[in-house]
Order: sequence, then C-alpha cells, then structure tokens
Amino acid sequence: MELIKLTLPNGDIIEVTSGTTIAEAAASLSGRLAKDAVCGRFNGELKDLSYRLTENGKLEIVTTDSPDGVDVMRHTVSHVMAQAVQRLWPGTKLAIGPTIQDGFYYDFDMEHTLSSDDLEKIEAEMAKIIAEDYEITREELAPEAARALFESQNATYKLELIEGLDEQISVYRQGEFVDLCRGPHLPSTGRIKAFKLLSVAGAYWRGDSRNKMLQRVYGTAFFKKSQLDEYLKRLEEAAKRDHRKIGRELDLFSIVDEGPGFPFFHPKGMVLRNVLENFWREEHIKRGYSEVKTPIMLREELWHRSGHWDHYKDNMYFSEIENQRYAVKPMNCPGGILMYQRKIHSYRDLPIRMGELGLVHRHELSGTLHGLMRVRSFTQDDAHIFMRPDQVEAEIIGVIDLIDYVYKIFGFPYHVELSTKPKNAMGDDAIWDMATDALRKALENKGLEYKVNEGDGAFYGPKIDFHLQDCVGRTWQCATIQLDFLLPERFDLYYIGEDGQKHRPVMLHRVVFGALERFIAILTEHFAGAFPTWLAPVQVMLIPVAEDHLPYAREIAAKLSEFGIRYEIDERNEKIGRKIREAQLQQIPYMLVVGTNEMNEGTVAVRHRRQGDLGKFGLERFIEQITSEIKEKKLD
RNA sequence: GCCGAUGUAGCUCAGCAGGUAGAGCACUUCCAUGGUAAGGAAGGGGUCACCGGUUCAAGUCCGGUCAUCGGCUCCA
Repeated sequence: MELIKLTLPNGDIIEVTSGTTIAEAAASLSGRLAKDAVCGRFNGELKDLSYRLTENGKLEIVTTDSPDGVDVMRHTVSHVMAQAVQRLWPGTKLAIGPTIQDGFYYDFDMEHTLSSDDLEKIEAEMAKIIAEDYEITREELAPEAARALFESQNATYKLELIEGLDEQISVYRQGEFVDLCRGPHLPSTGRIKAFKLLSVAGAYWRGDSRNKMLQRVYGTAFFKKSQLDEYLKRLEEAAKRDHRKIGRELDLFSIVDEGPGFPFFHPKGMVLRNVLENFWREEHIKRGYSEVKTPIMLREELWHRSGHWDHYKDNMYFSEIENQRYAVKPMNCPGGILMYQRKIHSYRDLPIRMGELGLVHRHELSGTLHGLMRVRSFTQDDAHIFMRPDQVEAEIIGVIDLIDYVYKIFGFPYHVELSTKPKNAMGDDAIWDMATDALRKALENKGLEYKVNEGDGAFYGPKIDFHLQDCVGRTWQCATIQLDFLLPERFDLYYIGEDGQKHRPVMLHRVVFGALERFIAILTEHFAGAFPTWLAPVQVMLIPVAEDHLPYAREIAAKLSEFGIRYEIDERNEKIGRKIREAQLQQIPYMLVVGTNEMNEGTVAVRHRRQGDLGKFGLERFIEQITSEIKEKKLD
C-alpha cells in the first residue's frame, strides 16, 4: 500500500496510506480534531472531509472555531434552506446561495411570494431536514452531464451558471436535493446546530436591475446556540442605536413627507453640526486651508464643460431662470475650479488648499433613502487642492494626517483602500501610473496598511478611501482622497512656472467627514446618543430641587453661560427623580442638582450620566473640570 | 427605480364580523414643594397618509398615488 506524506500546520509530517480521507486523517491526529473537523485545507484548497488524499501535501484540518469552518457550515445551511423551500413550494427555481459577512442568503424564483410568516415554516422544514441527518455527497460531472441533470430539473439559473464553467462541474446531494456547488460542505445535515432566518427581500438576478427580481431569504448560523443568541442580541443592539430613532428621541433632526431625503435639522441637531463645523474650520486653518463658498446653482453649460452632464446628469436637478438652463450642484468641484480661475497663479502660490462646506443636491432613487445616511441634499466637507506635480505626495500625506487626527478624536478605528484605474477611465496609463504611485507612496510612507481595489477608481483619477468602524463593528466609507488630472485639463487650468511658461496643476479632491449629515448619523449610532461632552447639544442640565431654588439655578446658569457651556434649566414643577430620569434619557453628560444645601454653601451637586452622583463641587471646580473635558474633546 | 411589508393623536401602539375611534407617554390646568431614573387629579388633542371606488354605511374591503421600513442597484 502506497504511503503519502502530509505536512501539518505545526510542521509535523505524518504518513498515511494513499486514499485516506481527510476525516480519517483528522481522527488519527486526535479525537477532538475528529469531532470538530468541518473540512480540510489541502495544499491551500478547501476540501470535504470525505476527500481522499492521494498525494503528498500540506494538510490543515478546518474546525468549527475557524472562520472558514463557519463559512462552510453556513453554506450548507443555505443548501438546507433551499431544500426546505423546494419541499414547501415545489417548482421553485434556485439562483445562487452564497455566504456573506454574518450569514448567508439564497435567491429563489418562485410563484408564491414569501412573507415573514413563511420564514417560520421554512425554519421548521429545515429543522426536519437537519433531524433527518442526510449524508451530503459530492459528485463530479462533465459539463454535458451537468447540463443534462439541470435540464431535467428545469433549473434555468443553474444552467446559466454552468455556461460560465468549462471544466468538470461539482454538485452536492443531500436526500432528494441536488445543487450545483463548488463546496466544500459539512458531511451531513445533522451537523447544523444553530440557525435563524432573518428576512426576505427582492434581489435582481446577477445584481443587474435589467434582470428579473428574485426573492432572497437572508439567514445566519453558528456552531453554538450561544453564538447565535449573541449575534441576534448584537442586531437588537444595533437597532436600538438607529440614528433615526435616537434622532427623534433627542430631537436632533427629522425628515417629513413634504421633503423626502431633505432633512430638517432641529436646534439640538444644529448644535452638533455647528460644533463639528467649528472643529473642522479650526483644523483646516491650522493646516493652511482657506475657506470658500460657491453657489448652489450654476449655468447648465458649466456642467457640460466639467463632464458631469455626461456622467452624472441622471443624479442632477435642473431649473430655468429667465430662459436660461441652470443646474443645482451635485458636487463642489466645478465651482472650486471657477474660483481658481478667477486670477492667474504663480508656482509660488501652490499648493492652494481651498475648503468648502458645500451643500450639494443629488437625485437618489426613492428606494435608497435612509435617514441621514442617504439623503438628497447634504453638506460635503470638501476641499480642492491645486498643486504642482512635485507637491502631490506631500499634500496627500497632509490629508492622511488630517483624517487620522480627526478619526482618532472620535475614537474610530479605520482601514484604508486604494482604488486604481477603471475601464472607462480618461487619460493615458502613464499619468495614471504616476498618480497611483503617488497615492501608494504616500500610504507606504505613512506605514498604513491598505487593500487594493483594482479598477475601482473614479473615471478621472485613482483614490484612497477611509472606512471607519463604529462600536457595533460596522464600517462606513467616509473620507476619500481623489487625484484628478481630468478637470484641470478640461478647464485648461494653469499656473505660471519658474520658466515663465504655463503649466498644468494637479487637482486633489478630498473629504474628511464625507458628508456632515452621514457623519452625524454615524456619530449618533456610535455613541448611541451619548455624545462626548464637547459634542453634546446640552452639556449640563440644571435641576433645582424645588421652586425656591430656581433663582440660584439661574445664577449658576449665568456663570456657565460665561464659559460657553451649553445648559438647560429644568424649571418644571416636578420631583427631582423625574427631572433626573429625563435628563438621563436625553443623555445629558452632567446634571447639577441644586437645593437648599447647595444654595447655602454656594455649591452644586454633580451627577454624571454614567458615573452617577459625584457629590458636591464648588462651582469653579466643576467649571474647570468640564471646560477641560470639552477642550480636550475627551471621550467618556 | 425594482421586489416585499407598513402607514390610526407629538411618540409607542390597540381597534378590523365594515356601523363614523381608544390606551400609555407627552401637552395644558389644578393639587402636592419634592434630594438622585416616572407623585396625584382633571382636561385638550385625530378629515384613521392622500385620492377614487364598492356599500344604506369604510380606519376596517378594492384600485391608484405618496411616504416609511427591509433588501437589490447606486452612493457622501
């Protein structure tokens, strides 16, 4: 009998007879491994436990506690779900059923429209399939055989998928169910422990809106019930933080039927905005930016010149003034360019860093609107940097530093992605290579790790995107840095060089927050409404114990006011328990309770929204403390 | 825009065998002057998203429109 050598992850080499399955190899290593094995990774490729090893190679047993193991299991659950759906609604055609970030989905084409009640029925049928514990087997077929199989089932989507495959095709069977699949899978349906179907939604076949809309069922699964429960709790937690809910409760903003996608900012939301804007201005002034404001509407002709008409007109709003066509700006750059062109620039003037908190309007499809996250009018914290080619790298580094500084203030971890030349790009490869290199060098110079998105850049230049992570683990693309060679060309921008000749400047577009509206939404969810004191719309709630203490509370308020501290006085004739409860619910950082004792001593009783009663403070001491907390932009 | 669900007082929701609306919170007034997460009482408030249809009668059934929610596509 022929022996083969298997190299294990720890470097050990074991010998087994050729034809040994991965499951058997695992069992020979340890009982625990045999029990927890989900599949194997042989020479880098995931294989079923039943896979027979016939050559030397590297073997790793993938277990239930590895991300790959979970992924394989979820994929099997998606098959079980498909099986259940086909049992309940015969004739259902299967499209695709992959795993995703936290679960899986399967797309179905069926007569019956699924409701959320149906999810329970499907779950029950799935439980049966799991209890029946079918063995899951892999079969490899020649393309013709596979075609014949799926033709016999009238599985039109699978047939379409096979078109893209030319080598041998693998299918998996469990009981009466068969599906086209690369695998691997769990060895049997009984290995599924904890799953839950989450929602039904429409989804286009192959993600193309010209194609048929299918029904997609989302679900998730874990090896342990406790992990599933934990995940479901996290979803609940995220729902509790929904900025639309907190925005209403804390009276920050609203969106009404009269203006879908056009948010109203209430006084408290406006405080947040203004604090953010002031912070933004301070940091930009420090870094040599000037600030401009360009008009909301400009002649339509400008947008033809900029290329927006060709690439963006479906997202733009138009109007007419005295028989002239105008467009509402969807971006700030053309205005910024006109600003650059207002005079002749010397090479000595560059770089010009021109910031603008620019209100843009974009027509977004009605189905995509979402609170403040996705709106039709929003304020970009934009800036355009006009520079000489030799300044590109230093300017990019400057922007990276600014973004890093700002995100750290809010306590957001982030990761970076670099997007390169797309197919329909303008400009020749040499310019793109130079620009992409500049971005890459800047990133490497800063020692930042980054992921490359090939072909994902803007049509006018490559870009760096910053994805910040909130405390629920979700990531949001906010900041972006884009190099642009196209617009300077189109608008014939120039500066006068040392040689007295005209030279073409390079342009850089960038945002730090992204959009103020979205950033406020993210902050709201991240902090669950408990904004750090420097951001809190109301920083101090004054709580007089009884009516007699009102004058003293007002005295204190006047003092706080002198120091620019944002306060409110709860003047209602209510017990302090109630006043405290409501201040707590409003997530106000500090409550100052004042009664007879405080009045006599000239003190305040300080309560913090998280730490509770902090005891009596002299007013000066409290002001000193909160002022420094605000100044340092401390996080709780 | 597309698929599905939803739309009742400021908020959260009940009402559904079709017989012209109800609770809690919030709001107003009064009583209570209270020391660290809801004191008591009384009162005001809704063309049941909008438009049309069926019916003697529609929040309740049907159709359309709008908006919201979950996704898809797109994106700051």
